Amino acid sequence: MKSSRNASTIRDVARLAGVSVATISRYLNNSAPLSADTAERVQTAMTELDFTPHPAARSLASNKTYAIGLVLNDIGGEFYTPLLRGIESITSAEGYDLLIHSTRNNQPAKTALPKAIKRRPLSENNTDGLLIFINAVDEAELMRLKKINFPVVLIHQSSPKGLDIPMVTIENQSGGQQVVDHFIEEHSCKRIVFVQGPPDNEDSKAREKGYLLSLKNHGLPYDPELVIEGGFESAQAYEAVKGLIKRGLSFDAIFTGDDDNAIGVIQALNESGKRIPDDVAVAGFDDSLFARILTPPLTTVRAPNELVGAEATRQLVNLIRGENTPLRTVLPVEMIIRRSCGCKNPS
Amino acid sequence: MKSSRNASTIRDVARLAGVSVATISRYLNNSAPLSADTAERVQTAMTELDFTPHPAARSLASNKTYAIGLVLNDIGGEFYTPLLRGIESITSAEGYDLLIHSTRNNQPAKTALPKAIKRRPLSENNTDGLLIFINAVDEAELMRLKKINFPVVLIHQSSPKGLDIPMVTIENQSGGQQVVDHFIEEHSCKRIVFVQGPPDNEDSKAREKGYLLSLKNHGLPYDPELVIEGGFESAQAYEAVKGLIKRGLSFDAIFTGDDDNAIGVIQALNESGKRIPDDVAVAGFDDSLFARILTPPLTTVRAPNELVGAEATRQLVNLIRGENTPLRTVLPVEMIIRRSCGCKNPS
DNA sequence: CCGGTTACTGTAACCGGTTACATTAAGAGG
DNA sequence: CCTCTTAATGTAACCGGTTACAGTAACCGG
Repeated sequence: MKSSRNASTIRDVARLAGVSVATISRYLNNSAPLSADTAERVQTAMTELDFTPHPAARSLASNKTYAIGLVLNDIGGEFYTPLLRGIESITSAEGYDLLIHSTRNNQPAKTALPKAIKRRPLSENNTDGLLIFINAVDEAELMRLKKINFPVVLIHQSSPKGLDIPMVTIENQSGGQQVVDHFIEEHSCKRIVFVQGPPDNEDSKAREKGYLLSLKNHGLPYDPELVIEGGFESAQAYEAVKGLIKRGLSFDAIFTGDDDNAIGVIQALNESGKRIPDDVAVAGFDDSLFARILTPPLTTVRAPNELVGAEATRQLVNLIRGENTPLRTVLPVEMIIRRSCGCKNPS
Repeated sequence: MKSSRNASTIRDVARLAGVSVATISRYLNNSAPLSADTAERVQTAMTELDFTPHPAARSLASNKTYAIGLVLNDIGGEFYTPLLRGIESITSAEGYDLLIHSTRNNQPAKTALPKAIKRRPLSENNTDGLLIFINAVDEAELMRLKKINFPVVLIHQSSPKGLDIPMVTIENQSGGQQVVDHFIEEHSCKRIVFVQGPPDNEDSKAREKGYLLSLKNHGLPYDPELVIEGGFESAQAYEAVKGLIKRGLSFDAIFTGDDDNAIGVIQALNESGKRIPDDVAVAGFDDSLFARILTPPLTTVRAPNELVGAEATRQLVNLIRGENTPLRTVLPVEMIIRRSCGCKNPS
């Protein structure tokens, strides 16, 4: 049944050390100077009793939770694991607990409370700060959090206008631009297709902007017909490329919004008898695990996901401590040259 | 700075509803019958004040945390995302918070407490129960948890002798057996290689057992030279297969302990001029995301990772509620036939 | 009409920490 | 030697819930 917690309390320690509970607390939190002698007696007593402060009591009294919350819309995707890893390493190193909640299941989210009591699973009630992943909470909630001045860092999502919430993302635009630059400068491509992600996806939009910029910089015309929708899903990208070919459009390169798209793109090209990279150069974005084992190995852009998680968490910890952080952090990406773009001797 | 929590408390609600705090608490927890009239006044007052019970206070008074902890040695691998997803969906549906901690970083794990106070990041102090992933905590800690009768469910790991801790895993042995059965019965293989995972990995051992069993059932001899070490890593598997070929051993099929191994295996075979599946049939285990895009597409065994997470969590919730659960749950796997085994028209 | 339930509600102690305030002792300055 | 700080520590209120215990009113069977 209920594991009756009968661990020792701060009062036990105080008694054994022959001091008051306040002294113990001060020792725990370094909140006031203690004489060397007292400190030692306290430490001895704590070790003796194997004392661990009760988090709930600490939290109740100090109005801090020593926890950080991560909110995302869905747990899935390859970027997810390294991201979480980065987050966990910092929370853990900084002595915070990490709480995770997915907002995907719109299920009424039965709470521990029987009645219909509104309860936000992760909020100022049970965390000291929130990491919010793209599209995980709506703008109204962001406003509410901002209004009560609760520490929040957004990941891969810009702050809504006027809210000025710090955010961390990657160099999507520059990454996209590099890829297209490479197509044009190294492989003399002229008609380059861009495969978009989901319509509302900020990452995809920024990559597209890089695509457009590169075209412009090189004096190449922008043909809207060459921009198709892949939704970051291989099946959709497959269909989109098929359609492109059916409509008889000519092109000599495809920059897919992400690596998943690339799978569908490659399949569609293969089935249509187009050789990669000889007839069509291909490049993706993300450097997913499978990028190197595709045939041909995929040229792509590596996103530093673990770093994103770590950096966002670091910033959140700063906010919690009352320090300042930059409003916008954009982490660098790295282009990974393999064979799908036509390069001969990739590293 | 510190977001001063000035939300309303149970006493505010009591005052507004004209009842005592005990009544509010009873309403919250359904712990005693209330008159319809009172219940309504309480509900109205709570809505009016936008009342949310303070988790820490609740936790301190009731000696429950309403949180479940997940402990793993490292955050990584493909199985991880679906597993976590399964876990999160149940914790969330049951009204629990989900806490995550990785034991990888042996760093001294600086705590919120300045002094050297032993603090287990996830324990009976801040959770109501623990999900422990393979090799995440040592046996001593498991014993300690068992001794205080703390709810624990192990994932992909058997309970140490005598402790009788419930565990959830998948049909590794039967999965392995099915693969080898298939090699022998459908493709008339006679000399089948098994590529092991890490030496202490329980999953790998069970798969190997299935391999041995199938050989035996079909009257095929067991040749220890055909069992090599891949460590669940493609590079190591690559080397191991190379070594096999160099030593001049003959074989007509390879069952790789997992899909990662399969990548290295395929590469080694390709480089040695062996055709897949004509010269050597190949099959993996896991049905990783990339299995279908390997060349040829990989025959493998699908592990129901999300289900494992969900089922383990369900059992943990049962334990927390004081109910019983089976000591050993083994979830079924499904063999996925693709081309690498030699089948012509896989579904 | 009476003792015994049963339904409902209130009072106040308690969970285990933190911290404002008070107190004492020791050192500093004149 | 006296007053003023400063260091070190104790006392007790407080954080916001839960729940043991007690009390009241209505109900029930005989």
